[in-house]
Amino acid sequence: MTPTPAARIADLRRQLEDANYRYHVLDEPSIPDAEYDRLLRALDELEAAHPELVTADSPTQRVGNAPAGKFAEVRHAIPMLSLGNAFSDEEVQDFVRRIADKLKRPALRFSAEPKLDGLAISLRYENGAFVQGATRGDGATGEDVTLNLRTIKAIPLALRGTGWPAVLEVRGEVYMPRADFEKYNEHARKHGGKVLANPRNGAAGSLRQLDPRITAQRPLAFFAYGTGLVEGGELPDSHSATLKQLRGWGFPVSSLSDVVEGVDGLLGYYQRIGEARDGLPFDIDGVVYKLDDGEGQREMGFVSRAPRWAIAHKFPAQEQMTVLESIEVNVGRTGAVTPWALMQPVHVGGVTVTRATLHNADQVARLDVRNGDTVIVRRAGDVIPEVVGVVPERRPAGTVPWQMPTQCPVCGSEIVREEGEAVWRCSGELTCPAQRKESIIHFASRRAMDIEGLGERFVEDLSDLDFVQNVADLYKLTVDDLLEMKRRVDERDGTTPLALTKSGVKAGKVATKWAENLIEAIDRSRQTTLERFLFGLGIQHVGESTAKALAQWFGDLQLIRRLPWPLFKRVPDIGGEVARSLGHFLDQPGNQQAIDDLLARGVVIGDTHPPSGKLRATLDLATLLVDLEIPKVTRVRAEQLASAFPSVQALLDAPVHNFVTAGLPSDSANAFAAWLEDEANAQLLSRSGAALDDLLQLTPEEIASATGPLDGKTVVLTGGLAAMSRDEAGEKLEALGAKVAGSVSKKTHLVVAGEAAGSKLAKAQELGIEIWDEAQLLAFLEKHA
DNA sequence: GATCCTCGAGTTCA
DNA sequence: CTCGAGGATC
Repeated sequence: MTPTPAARIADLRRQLEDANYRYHVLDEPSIPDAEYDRLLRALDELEAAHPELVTADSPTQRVGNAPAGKFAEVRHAIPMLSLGNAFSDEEVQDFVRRIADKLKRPALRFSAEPKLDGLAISLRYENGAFVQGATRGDGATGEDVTLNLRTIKAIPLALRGTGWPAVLEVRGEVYMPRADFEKYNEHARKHGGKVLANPRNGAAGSLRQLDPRITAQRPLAFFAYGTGLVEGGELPDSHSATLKQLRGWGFPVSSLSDVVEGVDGLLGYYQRIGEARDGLPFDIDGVVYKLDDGEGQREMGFVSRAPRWAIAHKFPAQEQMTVLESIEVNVGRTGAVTPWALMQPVHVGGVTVTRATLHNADQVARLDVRNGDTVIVRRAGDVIPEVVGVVPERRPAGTVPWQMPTQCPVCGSEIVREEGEAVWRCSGELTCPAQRKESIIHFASRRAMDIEGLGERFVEDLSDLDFVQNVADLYKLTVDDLLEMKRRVDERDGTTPLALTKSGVKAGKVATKWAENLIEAIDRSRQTTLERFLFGLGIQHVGESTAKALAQWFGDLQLIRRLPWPLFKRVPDIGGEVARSLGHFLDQPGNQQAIDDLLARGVVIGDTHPPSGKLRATLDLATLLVDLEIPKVTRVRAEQLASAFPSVQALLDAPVHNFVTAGLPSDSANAFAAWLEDEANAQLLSRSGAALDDLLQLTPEEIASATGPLDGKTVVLTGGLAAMSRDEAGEKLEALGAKVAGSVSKKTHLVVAGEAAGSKLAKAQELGIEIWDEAQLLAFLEKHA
């Protein structure tokens, strides 16, 4: 008797799932790939003939074919935590000691496993069926990538065995095995497909494909390493037993997982895995230790967003050797000429590196790197490549030490160095195209005017083709200008313009949309704040925080524009150098013209307000005289002068001997008189006096800004927050009166530590500073909203 | 004048 | 993230 179609379908499915399980979970392939494909085709044909028998968990149903518009957000029922990091044996010892102290148990068992360099995900099973999968996202909310995850054969669509909870969330890592990654790229190179940068990015990029059919072609794999929500059932009360159970239910679990005891066990494991690292079929960046028993885990609990019972022990930053082809230089926004190394491509920590900064001429001299040297490259903080040193034995004969060029490679102006400074600068200022370009990029950047879509590449073209000479020109641009620019860029590069490859009106329309969007983004940026505007101007020494202070103290661009530089020193943290730099900028007619142009072309500063009340308190003649930095006129002398003369005008009119009668010793009096003889100084004093009077005229309607619960407190934010960005949190804290600083010192009153907080948190602990986790911060903000 | 904090500026790759 | 240097403080 022939079996019914339903029975044959069930049989094929069982065979296929079994083959999957043996291949991915047990790592013991049971049937050849060709046989697997044959069974799958047979099943597909049967199901096509009997559509009523198709179920969601059938092996044929892994690849959906309805590309979704975008990913939905998924809120994790239990947040996906991150782990604390250890980089040294000492830190591992500390970790173990903390647990031993708290649990009062000498012998501790740990579950240890390799830390895969992939993408963390969460899989949700209801009644044994895979229903949803999400990326980690920020830990609290991820993206729904269910359709893509279904295409990964290592992820079971239905749980095997019995006894699983009604709801089970499994956490693990999606990764791309090295060999498959190589094979995939080889194929892609031959057939003109997309070549992936490295396995990690390959895995991340594949999961974020909107079309699951593309994901299905990527060689992705999966390892489970933990669980999230569990309802209607129970898991074993130790990590190692849980992993074993997950394996039984059909999840691949790393066979390198092990249970070890005490610090020695952990360090031994670290060593073993470190030695095996290069031979492993996948990339890892360390190992993870977890306290094995559930009771101990619960007792240890969590610190901010990481468990106190687990830690990631990272391998040291990878170093590689390569050959330095040449030392080139870059010209920055301020004219700073920085050397960088152009090297033969080398793989370091997962990416191919060809360039690395050399910081400045002193650094090059310290390292004595020369063209043709074999150098050692490291990725500092696992991101930015740096040259750590040279291999002297490999130096070719006849090399000479590198020297800073004498002329700017872009504009030909002389490159000069200020006495005692480390940086060399191109003296071309705004005549140098490189400086102009960089200043426009800065102006458009997110933290300044935030012109969306106006990135480096664009500004480069706009600037090279002379569509934009300065920041004000951005607000003259039209859609037609942009299209014309694009046309000329295409012509220059010999690329075929998109509009010509397709015929008809439609293609033309598609090709103008970007220009319209960009013009719109430029338009949106017209509405801005004083802080952003000042920062955007790119004045030397005026960064974000100085711009913010200036905005708060003076409140009005027009006021700032006409103040002489000594008055800027009234603002806390602004001294002579910064004040002079700002004054110098405002003294340039070209800069004032550019500001006028910006305002004339519709830039609106929305938050103009009267000067801060704190400013008034510091406005007196004596302070002004000190701020003018007159030789031999100290605080004491300035006060004598201020009490003897009613006004600046009186000072200007007075003969020298009047300074003496005011009580000044003759050398001070003479120095002051000599200083005044310089017309520029006399004018500066006169202008400053007028500005002082001007400010004192202001009605005292503006008192020091309202007080908040954090008035006078210095707060430092570190690590990532789930509910908001660090910037947002900073703004909220500032609104409550706090000063938000960037680094921890003994002046810090409070540190807010988010997830994966690093050295700053450690320093805060060391200094005994109050530390909040995100929950405490949120509660506080809530209370004082 | 020395010392300690902070801020500014530049940086890589996808 | 890192270096250098400006500002505040003693």
